[in-house]
Amino acid sequence: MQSLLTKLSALFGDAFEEIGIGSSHGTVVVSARPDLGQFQCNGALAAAKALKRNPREVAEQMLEALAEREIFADLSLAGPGFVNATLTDAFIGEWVAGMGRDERLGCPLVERPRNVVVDFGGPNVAKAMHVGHLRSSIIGDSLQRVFRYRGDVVTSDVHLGDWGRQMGMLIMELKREQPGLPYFDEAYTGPYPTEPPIASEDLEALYPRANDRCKNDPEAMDAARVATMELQQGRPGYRALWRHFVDVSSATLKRDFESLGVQFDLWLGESDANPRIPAMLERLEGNGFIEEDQGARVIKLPPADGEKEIEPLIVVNREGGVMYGTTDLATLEQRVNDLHADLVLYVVDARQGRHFDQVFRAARRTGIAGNAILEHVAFGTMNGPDGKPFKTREGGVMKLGDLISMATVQATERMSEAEIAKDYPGEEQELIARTVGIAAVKYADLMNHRTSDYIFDLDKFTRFEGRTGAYLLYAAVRSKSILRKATERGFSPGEVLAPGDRERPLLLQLTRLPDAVEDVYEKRAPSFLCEYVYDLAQTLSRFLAECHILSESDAALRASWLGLVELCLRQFELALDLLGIEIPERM
RNA sequence: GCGCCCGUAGCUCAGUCGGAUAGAGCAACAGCCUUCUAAGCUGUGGGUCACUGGUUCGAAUCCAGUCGGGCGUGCCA
Repeated sequence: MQSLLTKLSALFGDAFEEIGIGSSHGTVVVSARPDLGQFQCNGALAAAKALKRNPREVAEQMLEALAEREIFADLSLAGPGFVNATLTDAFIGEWVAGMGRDERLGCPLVERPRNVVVDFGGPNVAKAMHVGHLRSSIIGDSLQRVFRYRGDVVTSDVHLGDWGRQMGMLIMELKREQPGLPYFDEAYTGPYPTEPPIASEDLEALYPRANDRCKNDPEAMDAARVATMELQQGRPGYRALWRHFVDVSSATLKRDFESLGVQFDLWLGESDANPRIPAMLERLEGNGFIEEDQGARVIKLPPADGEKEIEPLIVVNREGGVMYGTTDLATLEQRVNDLHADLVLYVVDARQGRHFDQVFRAARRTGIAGNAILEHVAFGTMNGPDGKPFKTREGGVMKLGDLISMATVQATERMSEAEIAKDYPGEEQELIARTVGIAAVKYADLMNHRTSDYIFDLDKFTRFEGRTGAYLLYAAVRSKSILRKATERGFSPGEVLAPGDRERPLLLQLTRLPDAVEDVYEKRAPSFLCEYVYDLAQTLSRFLAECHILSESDAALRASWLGLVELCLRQFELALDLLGIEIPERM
């Protein structure tokens, strides 16, 4: 099944084609002037401009050539050449009923599935996952769900930051604090302990100390750099210690991702590309792509058509260590060769734009990218209520786990104020509060267009009025509740009938889901689905305020209304699932 | 210096490959619970779309410049 707008656009496109004008002018959109029609087509204006003709004449001709006129209750020309269209209620009813019969609710699959890799630019080992990692997790997760739903073959990779200089910094810091450990003894030949020398919380505390020291002490930084290089080249003690760091850290990260409901197909890291690096560098050297520049080995990036000048990508630094760009190239090589990636999405902070520009150009120039399309799915910064990068009241970064607890606490408070769910068992209340809290945080993040910075204001997100996650869950849960009560009374949902004035807005709203999913897919921006699902919730709430379903005596009408509610619920379930948001049974 | 992003209602933001009267949430004000969850619904007020010029039948949207803000700028990731 195709979307209604696609169908209408094709219809108008054919009419333009019929009169010798490109079908692309047939694009139909939801009307900006609902008083004049439900849909509009502005193609005649653009076409007339290109052809230097009178737009009204073009529009008139096009309308004469239009097929399937019987589905329109009104077709009219307005202003300089706008075409306004209103569908018959019979057609709208039949269309929505058709969506209901479709398992996919009218959302088409892609024609040619692609192999898509989603790179989450994962959190760094040894750093607790904090609110700054929310965006890539939440946006990337929604994107992987949407791409999969459209029929692509998706491989998501958390892609841990487990290989950079921070590892060398940690190794040296631990050496300073516990020099007696065997990992630092080059003469040590025995097996290394299986138990990690450091617990997760200690590791998290170690990193800031290491970071501070290296920032203020160039010698410490040099030592870290050397240690990093030695780690990369395989020094056994460092490798063993590094393994502990990764394992200890991963356990915490896995727990955090699980509580967010985010899953990955691959739990790889930068280190996994390491084995491929020597051969890759050798080949690139052999092909003449690598040059010496101020002691480093670099790939120069001469601008192609329309590109700006950009600095070369450093692949080997003057200590002989590899950089994260090198790692990215090797990782990409693996994704292209082994996963046959057609499209690679890097869901990473916008501030790394220049880095990806360099890596992508290097990958294309050297042929590593093959035919794969590389995209930096950039997102903006999350700021605190003061407009500056988000910090806790104490000035530190807030851990993800603490954030979820706070959201849960606020949800609990709000529920008790409103006397919501007060008769439910305590356990269920807790579960609802947690679900609502996480939904509040996720929706607040996803509803902003990904490229814009946004202000993280937990009080606002958990206020639960207006455009919030809780409002959506509330609407979804209400529809569940109505359907449940209907069943108790022996009523069941029936075929959706042609709408009257009360139902029409809801039916028209329901037709738009496939376009919202398509927008998310094409623009890699979940905010379009957020907007859709909010509009649906609001339209449904209005409908429910006007039409009292269970007290309706006309059985056919009641069944149709229940059919509508059921379809709304299925749309909520699909849309919220694609956003990674869970719906409670009741609340 | 150079590069990227941004400036829309009191606040937070949509809308930007040109289209009709610039939208939403919050906040403010006025209504609606003996009926399926009032975390809801209805209504009112609120705008030099940073500024200046240009292209166009038509500009928040495109182009040039100005002002203001954020971010990034070779050996971290």
